[in-house]
Amino acid sequence: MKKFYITTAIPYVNARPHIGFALEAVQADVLARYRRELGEEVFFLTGTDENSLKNVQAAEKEGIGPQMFCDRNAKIFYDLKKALNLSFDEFIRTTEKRHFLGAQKLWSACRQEDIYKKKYKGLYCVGCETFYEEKELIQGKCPEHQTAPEVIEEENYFFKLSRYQEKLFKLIESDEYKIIPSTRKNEVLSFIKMGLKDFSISRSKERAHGWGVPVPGDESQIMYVWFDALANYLTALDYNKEGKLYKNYWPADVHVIGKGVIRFHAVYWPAMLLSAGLPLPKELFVHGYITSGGEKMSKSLGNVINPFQLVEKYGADAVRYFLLKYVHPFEDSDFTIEKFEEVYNADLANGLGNLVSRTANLIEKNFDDKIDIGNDREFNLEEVDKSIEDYQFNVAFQIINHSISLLDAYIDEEKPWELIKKDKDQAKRVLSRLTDRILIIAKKLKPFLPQTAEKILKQFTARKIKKGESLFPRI
RNA sequence: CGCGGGGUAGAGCAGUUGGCAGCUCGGCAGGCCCAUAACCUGCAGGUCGUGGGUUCGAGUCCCACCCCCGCAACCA
Repeated sequence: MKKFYITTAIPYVNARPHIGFALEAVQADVLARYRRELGEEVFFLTGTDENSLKNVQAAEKEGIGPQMFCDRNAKIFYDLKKALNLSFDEFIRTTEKRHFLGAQKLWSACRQEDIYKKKYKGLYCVGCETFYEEKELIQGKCPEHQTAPEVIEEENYFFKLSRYQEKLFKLIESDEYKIIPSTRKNEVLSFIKMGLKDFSISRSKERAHGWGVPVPGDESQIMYVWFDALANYLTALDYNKEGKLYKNYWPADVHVIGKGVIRFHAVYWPAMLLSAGLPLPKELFVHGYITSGGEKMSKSLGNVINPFQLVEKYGADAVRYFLLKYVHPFEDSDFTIEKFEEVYNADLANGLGNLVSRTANLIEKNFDDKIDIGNDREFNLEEVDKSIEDYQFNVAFQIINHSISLLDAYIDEEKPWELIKKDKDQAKRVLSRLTDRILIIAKKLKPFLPQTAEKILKQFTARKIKKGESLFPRI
């Protein structure tokens, strides 16, 4: 059986999940559900990145321990599963033991010559607990704390990224490691062409507050968060034991990520894998960002969109619908509640919901016996599959919505409410055809709007078709 | 000379390989009355940021410029 391993990036837990991560999770979910429908053996992974110093700092502010802080916040991310009806098979947290062991194993598996010690000197702000580049400073001072950073020197491990420059270029250019869309691929290629520098992959235990994955064989050092975070794609498969999951699913078929973390996934990650002698993932799908009212979402602007609130008010499928149809799969898109409600009414209530409603009502009122489902060969929505495979979720819905509109026109043309009085057989044929096509639409909707698809399938395959409640009540 | 994205109807957006400019909302005029005041048909509205170029043909490819917005090596 063909396997399909798909992942999302793992978000930091120091902030609540926002609509942007919901987008990523839903996109990945559609791909996972689609593959399952095809009969493939799917493993869909998500999780949380918890070894960041930011978490330690955030925990301190709240006066609780970092582990407790992570436990509490990771749960909120896990709860997206229920809220958005996600179908992930596994949820990895990077504070788990299997992750520590796996990350250390990956470190040790890297070519010895690729990891070396070097003194690092930099401008360090004690308040932020982070290094700054000279040009990031404002008049020589930390932009956050308005204090002059200290020059500190520390010995860290470095990864010989420079060694992989040409190899990476070829792998990406040839699509052996395929980056989608092509604009992102070009971006990465031009970045690689500018020259890759070795990068630091550890920090002192002291500076990390002892939080994170210890470097194997050197207790004084903690792994750089990205080194361990990227390893999650392996460690969640029990890479440390090279267990069944690992053997079955690695390499990943698709990593779904946001544009902000592209370099780590397109450059660092494959280089680390090459160094460790492991197979590379096949595809990297990079989505855009969601702006809120034309601006970047930020706490200070107070325009962060909370997916839980949306789901509570409008339902999981309505949120999924917006993310898939009105967020461009590859580019930044804007979210406003006004637009959300507009498309909810136009497409879900007036479109899909109303079509289902009027059809079911005509059948319920006029036919007690079962409606035969015809064999409609002219009506197939095969282009929808192609769109999913190309990550064009918006196009998939263009096709589906168009078909809904055609069915509405078909009803108006045939006027089944009149036919029932004149020619009941013909009325039945019309409604049978409608039922048939609605069922085909519902099947195509399964990966996108799983709850709605299920409701429609149940409704129209029941012995007695009933109108029932509205799928999407108008707002 | 750092990298990238955008500028398409009143508003918001889509336009994959160059081939009669589309969608949603809004406006106008009809139709229908099965349906969630929903549905269907038609009309009005665009010099596709500006100026050049390639081509039988450019929103789409090339060059220059103007305006907006991200990123710049721990952002989904």
